[in-house]
Amino acid sequence: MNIVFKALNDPIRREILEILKEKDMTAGDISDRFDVGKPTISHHLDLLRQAHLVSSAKDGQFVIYSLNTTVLDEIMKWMLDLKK
Amino acid sequence: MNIVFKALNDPIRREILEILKEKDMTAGDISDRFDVGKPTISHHLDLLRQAHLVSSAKDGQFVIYSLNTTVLDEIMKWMLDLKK
DNA sequence: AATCTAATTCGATATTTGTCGAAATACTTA
DNA sequence: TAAGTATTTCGACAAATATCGAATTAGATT
Repeated sequence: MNIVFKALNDPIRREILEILKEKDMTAGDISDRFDVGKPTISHHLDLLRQAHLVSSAKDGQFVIYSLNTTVLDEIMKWMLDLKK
Repeated sequence: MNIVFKALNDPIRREILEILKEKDMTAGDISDRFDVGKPTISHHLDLLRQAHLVSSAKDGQFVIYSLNTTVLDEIMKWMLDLKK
């Protein structure tokens, strides 16, 4: 759970998730949406993947990233329990 | 929202929330539950308060902290929207 | 094979963060 | 008022983090 909170604790990473909600995208297309360099976005994507918030699939020379929201269930469960 | 994710991104701070779920507690009593120094816990409590995840009330020489879960609604809403 | 494009890894750096002990503040009690 | 208790603030430091440009890897195209 630690790594999920860590992954969510960055505005760029959260925005990446919002972008991926609309459609799967390549690393380059994601990078184009931000004002930071590609290596930085690559690093953010790596953290999101470690947290299982995104998955990646190679397609030729591209890498396509997809949103994965199942880990959010655990987080929401924790939050709901706090409200009980 | 940024500051809430930041506040939640620490195991000690999350455990403080879980402890406060059971009952309101003084800073000292909270501190006794952890292996880090009082100044450190005071700092964690300050971050939690900045995020409005806890509130504090002075009672004589004590400061009593209480859990406040309303800000979690916003977070959960954001997560649910990501799942739609 | 040589070149081009996409993406990641590497090495470095500035900033943020968690932690501590000591000092300061606020309140209580003898 | 002096001493004791609770809590926070201060100053410092080590570790973690976000970022960058350059180099590298992998695949496509000519």
